[in-house]
Amino acid sequence: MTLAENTFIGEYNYSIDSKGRLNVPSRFRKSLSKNDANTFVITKGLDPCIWVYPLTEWLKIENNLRNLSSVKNINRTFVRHTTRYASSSTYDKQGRVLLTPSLVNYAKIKKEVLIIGAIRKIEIWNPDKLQEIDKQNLKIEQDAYDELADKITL
Amino acid sequence: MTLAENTFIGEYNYSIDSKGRLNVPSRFRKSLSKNDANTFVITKGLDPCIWVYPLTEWLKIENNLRNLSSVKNINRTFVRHTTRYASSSTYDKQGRVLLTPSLVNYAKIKKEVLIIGAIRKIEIWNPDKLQEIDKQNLKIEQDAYDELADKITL
DNA sequence: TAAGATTGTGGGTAGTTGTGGGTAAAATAA
DNA sequence: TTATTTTACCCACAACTACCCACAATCTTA
Repeated sequence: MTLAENTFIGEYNYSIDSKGRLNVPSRFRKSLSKNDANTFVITKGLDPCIWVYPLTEWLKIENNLRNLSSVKNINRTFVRHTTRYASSSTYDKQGRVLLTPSLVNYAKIKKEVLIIGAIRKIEIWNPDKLQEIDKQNLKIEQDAYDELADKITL
Repeated sequence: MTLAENTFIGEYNYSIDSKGRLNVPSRFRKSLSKNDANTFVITKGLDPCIWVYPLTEWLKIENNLRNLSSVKNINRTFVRHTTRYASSSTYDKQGRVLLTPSLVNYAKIKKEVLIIGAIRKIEIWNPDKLQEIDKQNLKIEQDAYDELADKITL
């Protein structure tokens, strides 16, 4: 099976070890391009989860940020918010990346995690948290969901 | 490690020692180009924080300033404010730079600092001060923020 | 089916990193 | 010049990180 490069789908139940390391599913690692140099950029998600980008995907974001002039106040705020929680991590010989305690804490992750492929990035969730958030969202945003249906053909 | 040179992301809780020295995170030092010669230019931020540029990035700024005509009043003010607080500092064998008391005072920094990678530069904050400023900014400019977030695909 | 390779998880260890402080060289002031 | 302050280099050490080896469970392949 061959998917496009740096494209992630599927979900995996993995666990974080005592040193804060998380194995990146083998399928995901294989999908990386050569330019990614076995490196991910790990950061805070907009939901209470952790986002993991392949390096080259992150570099696209960096380039957008680089062109925002710091003379504008809102640009400074935006750049700061986007970068401060991010850190790059090359996975070890076993295929694991290191998660920082602050991100683990933000996502309310204990030991068991749900790893989800979200096309351009990977999401790491506390399974219980995701279920909770999912319920809320569908209840609140049914209208917006219907609107999306017009744009995307399933 | 991020592949692009002179690009900074992530945040670090460090402290200033009794001699006014601040360790530059190892990751940031590694990201410097050879031309930077272990040298940073340290100056006042537009927010109440300290900005730290790699030497080569600062030289680009100098070039931009060079092209601002001194006929316009706002240009003179801008150039003056950007340059008067700047000074270069090579880090010592332990990777520390010396912060001047006037800058430390400007940023209301005591001992604990938050070091933030903001792509082209490094920001040094009093953690409490940042939290305060952050709240203000988002309250005032939420719309502008959302607009930016819409343009840059995360 | 059986052998081999791959994968997720655990843990030991050597090297790196952040921080503190002593001391000599350099800069500044008297 | 001499005296005083400032700066940079050196050593030290605890905490952290990256690398290595190990092993059981699963998947692949002949």
